[in-house]
Amino acid sequence: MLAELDPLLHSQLRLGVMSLLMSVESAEFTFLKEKTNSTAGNLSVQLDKLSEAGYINIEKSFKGKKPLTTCKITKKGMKAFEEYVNALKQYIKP
Amino acid sequence: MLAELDPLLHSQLRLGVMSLLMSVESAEFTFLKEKTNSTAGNLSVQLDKLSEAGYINIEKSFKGKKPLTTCKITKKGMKAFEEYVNALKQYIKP
DNA sequence: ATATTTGGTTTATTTTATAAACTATTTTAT
DNA sequence: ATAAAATAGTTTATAAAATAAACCAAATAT
Repeated sequence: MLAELDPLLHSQLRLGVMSLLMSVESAEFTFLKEKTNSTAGNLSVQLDKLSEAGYINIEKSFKGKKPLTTCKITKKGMKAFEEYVNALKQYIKP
Repeated sequence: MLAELDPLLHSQLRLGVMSLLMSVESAEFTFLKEKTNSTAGNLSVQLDKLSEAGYINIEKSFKGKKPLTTCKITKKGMKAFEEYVNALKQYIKP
């Protein structure tokens, strides 16, 4: 029987965000938006979901006078990502 | 920029079906249902979508007097699966 | 004979993803 | 100085997907 895939991570945009956050200390909203090629609205929604699940931390501050949203993956998020990757390997193994 | 993930394949159930079909000559509905742990309704719908896309061939016959649905992956399906796996690697690479 | 199981399909409901519209502030151009 | 446009998002609406529930026909078991 095939393994379950964490539905929170099995979404192109959320997986992309998590993948990016796995390889950096932290990332700004605009950086994630560019790298994932998503709209601001969609990204905003999906970041909230990841945050709700405790997979990332979102910090809102200001860069000069512009709002600045900074995201960081959490321990829980890293673990979930790793588990997702392991489960996925079952599906894509040759 | 992260690659696009074929939305037809980026679904747990459809991906599971395609993954299974990649490694066998053909598979019966009931086999796929068990291996993917899906409901018949959901499987039926998703098989139709894969078939619509030309990723699989569905043959309906009878085993004795019971209906028998047999699925086979197509060339197009194999190519799509391989491309999906390649795109996905971008996301899960450490 | 009727109840249950098998092998599905169809339709309805819920959930997700995406897009569109909006807000607030800030630059940039005139 | 002021209007237009860009930045950095959020909220709400719409489209698409996944899932579940209801259904059907035939076969098997009680």
